[in-house]
Amino acid sequence: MNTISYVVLAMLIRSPLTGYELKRFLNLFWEAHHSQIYPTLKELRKQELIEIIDIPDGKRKIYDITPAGKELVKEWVFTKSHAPSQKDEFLAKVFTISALDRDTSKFLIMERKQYFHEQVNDYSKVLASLDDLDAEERRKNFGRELILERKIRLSKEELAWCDWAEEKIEAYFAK
Amino acid sequence: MNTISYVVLAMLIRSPLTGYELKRFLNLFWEAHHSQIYPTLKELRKQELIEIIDIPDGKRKIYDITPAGKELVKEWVFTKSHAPSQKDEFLAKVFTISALDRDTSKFLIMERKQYFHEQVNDYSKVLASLDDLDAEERRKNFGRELILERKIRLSKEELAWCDWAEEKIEAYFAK
DNA sequence: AGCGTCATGTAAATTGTTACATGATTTT
DNA sequence: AAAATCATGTAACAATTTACATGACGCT
Repeated sequence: MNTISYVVLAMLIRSPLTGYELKRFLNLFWEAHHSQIYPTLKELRKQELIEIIDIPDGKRKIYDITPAGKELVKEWVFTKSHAPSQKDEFLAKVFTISALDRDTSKFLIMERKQYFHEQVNDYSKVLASLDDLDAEERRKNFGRELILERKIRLSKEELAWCDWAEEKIEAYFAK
Repeated sequence: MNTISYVVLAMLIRSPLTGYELKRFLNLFWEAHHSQIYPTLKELRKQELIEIIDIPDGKRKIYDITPAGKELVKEWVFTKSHAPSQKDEFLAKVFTISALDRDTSKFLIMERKQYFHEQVNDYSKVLASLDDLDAEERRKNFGRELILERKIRLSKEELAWCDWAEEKIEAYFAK
């Protein structure tokens, strides 16, 4: 059991999902391609931690977590989490700003802003859509709601940093 | 040339560094172990994008970027950056909160707060230490300063989210 | 004397990405 | 009619981590 296995397992706590849907949920905080998800699901099924509860149209397989899977998740929750890991190419570029010019630096920040504006828009829509759910569904989505709110807050903070950085850059190249 | 190679190259724009120091700079925004850094440095040297300018005590090798390396960095800056990637095990655990109890949920958040408190403390000290540098050194560290400020801001936002989440969790389990 | 940090490197094992494959359904 | 999205899966390749190896230096 590696970390991705636990993460996949955790996604099925909220409700049964297809591999495709599961990937979308998990991509909120964990980067993984479908070519990693499907073999992981296969393996988890082999270990009887998840099961296929339906194949509605011959292709889509709906997975659900088994009681054994739920047990494992509850144990995993108490293990020390790995520190969040990040890889951010943009920041490596920012590191080189003292060797760049004003326009290149501002171009970098502009692109960054665009990216996080989209993030805020996209995830705000998803979060807003939770309001349409009935009380029970809403309750099931509580963890997801917390994570979505975090994503939006952090994206807004990234935007705030961009604004601050723009001014700093302006001052840096003015001198 | 993969992304880690560019990231390593970028670190040497500010000043010459040993592999060990370089890793510490880069870990601000890019997770990589020393077992990945040293072979990368070896390969970049083979391609004459970096060079060893000193071995002060027989073991530490001080690397500097070559003019060819600088050229490459300047080209790379204009390429479209990969979206920042993250892997955050804690958030997978938060996803399962609807299947946990109040105390377990609050314990998770508490641990998270501890982590980001440390981050804020550690990086604030590093940022503050930049004040002691002379004007020229300060200028060279401009990119680093921007990145440190971002790290601190985002860590504080993580803490703010934790506070918000704690209240939400309280309300969730009160019902 | 033991621990933590500094410091560099390689090899084996694991993880993750890109490319290959296929096909339905929906939107423009 | 073409493009995008939904949908699943495998194979080859590349990146990354863990373990193996070694040793200095400063602190308690």
